[in-house]
Amino acid sequence: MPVTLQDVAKLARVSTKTVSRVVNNQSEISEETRQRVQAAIEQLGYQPNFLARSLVSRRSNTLAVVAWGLEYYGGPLRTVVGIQRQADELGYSLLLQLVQHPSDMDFNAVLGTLVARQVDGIVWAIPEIGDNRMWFQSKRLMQLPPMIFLSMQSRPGMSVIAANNRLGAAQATQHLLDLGRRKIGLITGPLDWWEARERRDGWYGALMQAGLEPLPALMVEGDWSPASGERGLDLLLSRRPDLDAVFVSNDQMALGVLRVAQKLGRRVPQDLAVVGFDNIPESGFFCPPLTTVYQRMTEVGCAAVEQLHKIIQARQQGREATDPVTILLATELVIRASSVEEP
Amino acid sequence: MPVTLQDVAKLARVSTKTVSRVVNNQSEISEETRQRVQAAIEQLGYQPNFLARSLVSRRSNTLAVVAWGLEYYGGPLRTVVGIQRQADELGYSLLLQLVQHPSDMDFNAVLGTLVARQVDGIVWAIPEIGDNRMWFQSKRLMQLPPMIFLSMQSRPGMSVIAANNRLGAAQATQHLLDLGRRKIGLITGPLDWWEARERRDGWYGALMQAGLEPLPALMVEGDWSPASGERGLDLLLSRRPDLDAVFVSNDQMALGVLRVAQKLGRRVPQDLAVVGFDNIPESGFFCPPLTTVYQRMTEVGCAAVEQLHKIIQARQQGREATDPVTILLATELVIRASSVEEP
DNA sequence: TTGTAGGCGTTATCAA
DNA sequence: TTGATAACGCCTACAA
Repeated sequence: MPVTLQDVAKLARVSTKTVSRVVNNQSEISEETRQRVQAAIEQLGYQPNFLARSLVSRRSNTLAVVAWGLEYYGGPLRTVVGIQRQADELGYSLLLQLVQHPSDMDFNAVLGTLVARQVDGIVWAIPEIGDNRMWFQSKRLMQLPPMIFLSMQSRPGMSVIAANNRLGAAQATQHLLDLGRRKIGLITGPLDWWEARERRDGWYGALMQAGLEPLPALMVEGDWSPASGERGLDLLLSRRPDLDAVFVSNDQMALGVLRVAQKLGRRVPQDLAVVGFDNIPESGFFCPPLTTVYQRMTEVGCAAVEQLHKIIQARQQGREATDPVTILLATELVIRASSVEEP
Repeated sequence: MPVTLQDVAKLARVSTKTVSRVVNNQSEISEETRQRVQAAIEQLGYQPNFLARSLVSRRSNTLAVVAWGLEYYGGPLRTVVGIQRQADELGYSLLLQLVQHPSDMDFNAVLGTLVARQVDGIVWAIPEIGDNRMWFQSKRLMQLPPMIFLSMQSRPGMSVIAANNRLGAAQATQHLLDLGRRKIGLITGPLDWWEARERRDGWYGALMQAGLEPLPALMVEGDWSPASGERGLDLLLSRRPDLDAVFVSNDQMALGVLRVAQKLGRRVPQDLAVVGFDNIPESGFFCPPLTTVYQRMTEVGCAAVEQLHKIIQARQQGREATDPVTILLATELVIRASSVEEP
């Protein structure tokens, strides 16, 4: 039923190879036959079959994205958008593989499918949580298509791209310090997340550098949810009633913080300055609008595909070894009314 | 380099067909050879090649999702999550195709790619805006793999799945009526969106049914953004200072509405009851928490894949004609403090 | 400039 | 129960 090269060839009274040449814009063809073939193609509505092409050319022009947590907005979602944009640019299609749980999942099964489908490369966009990177320690990486890992600790032999979480957190904390705040609390994400630890370390470093002590009492662990932000601020204030600022590790928790502050009659930013992380679209409309750290996850996605493309090209041309890279993209502080009265 | 059926066959001293039988769990094979082949498979680490399999079986076990606006959270994102879940269930992989613009895009190019890649079915998850469905009016649909359209006007010959936007808006409005509100404003989405019109119609119908007149002055058109929600409420109040409730067509605009209300000193919900649409994760933490309409977009995604699967199976078994369906999933009102003091 | 033959890795047919 | 052999649709050598 579907039209094949053969059909076109028959209609145009040429060989399949000739049609192939026309389709692939290869030179060495007379303008006349070219026209004739083109006409036949259009008449029949011929569409080349990618599967057959991939089979013989040993390239599927497909990249896989393994991700989790799209529904939590922050990172993964914007990353996927960036990945798609760059993939389009370079002529790849995207095989999306969302997983239900970020840690205890069957990597073997997922990777098996991707390998079976002959993807040219894989973007691993699952956050590093606990030891869910252990699997890759083994040398199996060699047997897989090229992979790029997003948002994880840099490791030898693996290419990693991420936003500079630590720098971002330091920026946020420094901003609060510059405003004259001295009792700066921290609400972290779950500390088995690499990103949460990095943000904590940024806060920690900034305080140290300012000659202040990052006391444990100033720190509370949240779980990224608004509710945990509420609990977090409650706890912090009960420990340190004189708290004058808080860096919250994502915007959703910051939303909870703002709620509690209002409920308790602490004015933001006069009594309590608040800075979040992520810059989700709503954050500019919180009460008050939230100062936050913007991480360009879209660009992380783009960079991932670019890297992957380089590696794929290199491998195909026989140049086997491409050195793994680690790229940390700078973050940007978006200053709004939750930290400065007149931003 | 990669291990093929042949390699396994050679090692196990059987024919390729026999190996194929083992791999595909076909019966009619002696336990002895079966064991031998299995051993060879494991020894070599054989992985079947999906491309080759698809080529000959004329099934790629791949579904395409064409979507736009993942970054706006509301519908598309959760839909994709649902699609993925059901696709996993049924053994399909997902080819994701995000487009940059929802209306003026080159459908031909997108569909061409998908056809070339031999996808078994397509979920069209781009919102209906203006006349961006025109393309499909032509009979070309017949030449394409089975398609399901999400969130659009029901049309003959096309399968459509959506949340019941009109019902949801009516629920929201009825809720406000039940609370005794009588001057109920509306902030719509862009009216060239089908979903925006449906929500407007729901509001309209509920007011009519209550014997109230849905005056044009009660209606303002927004663009889904928080900023447009702010402008919307400003405008409504300038026209009708006695407004006592407003139904806002999405949560993001509702966020803007809440901000303006607070700025103007209108107490929510005492002076002004507010209901949104979408139930984004943050909405429970707005000030005050937002009453809103929850549309189960995840289930819409699941249903889409289920339908697609049915059609694909039918086609493959020769039963060509499967009647197009239209499915509208019920919405659910989530009552919070923006409409009721003690929810 | 064009055509022929063979192969990519798998499944299906039909005979042994 | 098994095995040759021919597809599937395309591309690449190599000839013509």
